[in-house]
Amino acid sequence: MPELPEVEVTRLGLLPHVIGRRIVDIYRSPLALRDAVTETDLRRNLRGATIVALDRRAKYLIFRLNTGAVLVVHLGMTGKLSIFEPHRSKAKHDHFAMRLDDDWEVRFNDARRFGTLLIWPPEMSGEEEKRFFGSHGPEPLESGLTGSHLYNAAQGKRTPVKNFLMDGRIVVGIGNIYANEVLYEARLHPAQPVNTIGREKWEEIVKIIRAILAKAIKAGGTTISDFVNAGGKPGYFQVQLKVYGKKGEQCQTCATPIEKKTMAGRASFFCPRCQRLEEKKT
DNA sequence: CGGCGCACCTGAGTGC
DNA sequence: TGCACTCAGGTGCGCC
Repeated sequence: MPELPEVEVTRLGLLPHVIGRRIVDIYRSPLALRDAVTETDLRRNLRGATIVALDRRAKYLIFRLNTGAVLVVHLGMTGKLSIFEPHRSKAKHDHFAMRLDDDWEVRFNDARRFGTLLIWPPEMSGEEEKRFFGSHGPEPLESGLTGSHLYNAAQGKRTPVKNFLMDGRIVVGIGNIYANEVLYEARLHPAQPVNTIGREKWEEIVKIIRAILAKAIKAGGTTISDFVNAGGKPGYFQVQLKVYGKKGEQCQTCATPIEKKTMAGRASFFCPRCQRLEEKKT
């Protein structure tokens, strides 16, 4: 479910409930997630520790503890991380929970179990974090993402622009939905080879990425007041999507029916008239 | 090394 | 109502 804006909204929703709180106990279901972290490791590193910060890098949520230990949560495709008032009964697919010293609970619910939990103990958390995020590209909403960065990374490659934008080594946080939306706004065909795209076009792409993600976060922000007990479902639905999932519907610019094509195993939606493959894109 | 296909899972939706 | 089948927004691995 979550792309970067949903993860960021989750972070903002949790923040006021967890900072300064001590973790009293944890729960872990017996079912495997995409990791091999044991319940013992989780308990050993989390119980009794106080949450001092909650950060985000790419689509990972990073809980920093006063002991120096770090808990990393990735929501996968169906994961939700949310805060519950005391003594709420567990739901189906709750796989991890932290009870805080005010008896509120942070819960991780993930039907498809594509989510990830990582624990980095105090003595190695700095190194592990560096190693883990070392190959990740810049954050789309920070200064590291520039037109030049994308232009330089694209030289010598004929990768389709959609795959390129979804490649976390190039830039993090752009999933399938927003890749489709960005390319529509940029009037680029998803299969346009990246080495045919000029510097100015990359500058424009960066502006579009920022605008779309920021808008989605803002839309999600309006739902934060409903965040408690809401299963961590941020305001994803409020974002006006223009092409994603719109196969057969009229393009909002030219009324041509939106097409759907599978690229690198992922659904791609585009307007065949507004988003033409071309020799050069400047 | 780059790029692709696939595997990891459950649930929702569709067509018969 | 049920069954078979397809598809889903992420990521990392193995293989070419």
